[in-house]
Amino acid sequence: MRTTTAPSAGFRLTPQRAEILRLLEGNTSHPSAEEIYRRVHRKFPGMSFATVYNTLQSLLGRGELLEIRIDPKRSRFDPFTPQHAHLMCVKCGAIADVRTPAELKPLGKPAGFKVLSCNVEFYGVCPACAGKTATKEAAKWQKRTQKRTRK
Amino acid sequence: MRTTTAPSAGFRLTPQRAEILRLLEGNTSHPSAEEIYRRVHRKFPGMSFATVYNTLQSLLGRGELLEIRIDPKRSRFDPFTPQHAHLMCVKCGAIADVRTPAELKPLGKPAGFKVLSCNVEFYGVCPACAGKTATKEAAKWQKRTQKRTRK
DNA sequence: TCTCTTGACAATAATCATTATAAACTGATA
DNA sequence: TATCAGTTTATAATGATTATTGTCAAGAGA
Repeated sequence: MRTTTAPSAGFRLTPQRAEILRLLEGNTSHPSAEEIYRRVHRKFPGMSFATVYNTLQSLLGRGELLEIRIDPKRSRFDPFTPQHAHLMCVKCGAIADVRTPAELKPLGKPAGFKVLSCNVEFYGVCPACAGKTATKEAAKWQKRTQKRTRK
Repeated sequence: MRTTTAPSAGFRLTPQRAEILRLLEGNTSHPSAEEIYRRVHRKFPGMSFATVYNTLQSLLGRGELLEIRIDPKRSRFDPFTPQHAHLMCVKCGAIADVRTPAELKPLGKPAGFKVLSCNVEFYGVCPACAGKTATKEAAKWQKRTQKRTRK
């Protein structure tokens, strides 16, 4: 996910897809398929769920999108594709991007097992959900998480 | 999961449950609910799927079992409860226990976000699935993974 | 232009893991 | 014996995702 201009080559940029791409562009809220559907559906009321899943599949296949499964309930999607970890609030489901100290290697790995990739997921409670106290941090966090742009 | 003798206190050790516990005891294969059902069902043909899920829920609630979601298709269960990471073969679905160098802390975490837990998952290809070459390691790995006991 | 091919679309239907519901059962205890 | 919590089976429901089908539009040749 870097561009809204046609990726071409077997990928036809239809109006529906353009809208999905626009929604995803720089989006840090890690939306689920359902959230994407809801938002795009407002502009294209005729659009079906299948179109969302198809488009997401296309993007995943082209490496322009990450599917993250930190949320036990459903897949969430992240247009920010460089390797990074995630942190999810177990109360409201908000997900933030985080990093890990260094590249991880498994210890005690069986000989001959070739490691291809690694997922790191943190769970916790975001400021907004930690009682009604930390109101200032909470607001900042919510804005950063529930909203769109990542510069 | 440390014992087959009654955990008591709101946990009734019925024959079905005893059988599930016996199957889980020291099991390193990280079985899914369906696998547990299949195996236990051989001994108790009348047993329903709900009983498996109920029992697993009980054990999870008592902290005697871990639910791991490294497998995108279904939950897998691990009676080895101390903190550790997992490594899954993307081809055959086998899962091994591994460790990570040190305790992880997220970098770039939003202020005020309290971290509660962490999951680390590795994906790769096990020796048995990496071509038909590494036969010796493969056999060892398969025995270690597909079979039961952890001493 | 005409036709062919290739995605894409909407509309369903199908799958599949998991959860929920309801009713019957069991054993311990009052 | 009556009660009661916890368990069980049977069954239905949920909910995310995938598959299927028929239609359509755009570009590539002929």
